[in-house]
Amino acid sequence: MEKESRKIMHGVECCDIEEVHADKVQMVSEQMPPEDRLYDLAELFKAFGDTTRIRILFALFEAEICVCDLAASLGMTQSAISHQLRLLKQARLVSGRREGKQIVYFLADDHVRTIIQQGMDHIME
Amino acid sequence: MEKESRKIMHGVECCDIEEVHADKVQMVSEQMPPEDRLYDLAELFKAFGDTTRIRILFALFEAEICVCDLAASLGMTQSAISHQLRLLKQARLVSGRREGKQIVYFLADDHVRTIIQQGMDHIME
DNA sequence: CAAACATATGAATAAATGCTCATATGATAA
DNA sequence: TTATCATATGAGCATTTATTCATATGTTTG
Repeated sequence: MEKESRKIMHGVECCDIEEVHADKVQMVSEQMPPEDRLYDLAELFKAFGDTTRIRILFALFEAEICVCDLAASLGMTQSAISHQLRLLKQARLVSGRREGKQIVYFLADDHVRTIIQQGMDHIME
Repeated sequence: MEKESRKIMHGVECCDIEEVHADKVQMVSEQMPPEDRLYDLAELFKAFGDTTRIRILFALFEAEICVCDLAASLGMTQSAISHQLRLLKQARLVSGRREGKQIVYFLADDHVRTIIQQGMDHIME
């Protein structure tokens, strides 16, 4: 996922109506959340922005599942699943606990279901 | 944003417990939404997965704004904003209407606010 | 009409991403 | 302990992505 350290934007050359709509420009910058919050938000949604990760999350809607069964369920390699689980853990969307030889993954909290449900509502119009 | 036409996965070599947890594997595939729905969902969340687009959405929380004012507000070029607006339109998160020389953008519906609010709740723990 | 303005878009580029392969880590079983 | 199993991870590659620059489209004004 993007590291988002893109070089700071320059060249704010634009049309001449800045003064006309200065009120809006002002209001926007007043209400804009701080940079690190915006960054965290974007990172969170990036975690949902891939079909493999979405499938993993749907799988975990049903049950707690080990890496190996996830790989089998989704028809992908253990390595691919494991890499994606790392990203989902970083976004705190899933957690895992060891059970003997295996590590069982589960949804970290209820926001995951809510966000996906809202997304579903949106694409279903 | 990813075209997501990645070659179909192969090599389902995995551990030997597939049979052990066959019930889970089965349940997962029964409940998994169809491929095109998963794709649309991932594409939707990708649209939220970039700080520039998140900033545009926050800006539009406050008011309907033309491209030029958006560029001024965010300190970015008109071109960069316009490219991102195209993606947001494709995801049906924003719409625009012409008003004289300008095109004024606004949030397409209320899911946008809800989804971002849920995301905020999640990162705020 | 032409000139000026606001927005859109194509090409190019640097950076990020997802998968594969090989290998490492860490737990259990013999 | 050593062997085996389940998971994690680093490197490499092909693809995707966000921005810039230059230019095109479309509207209004003179």
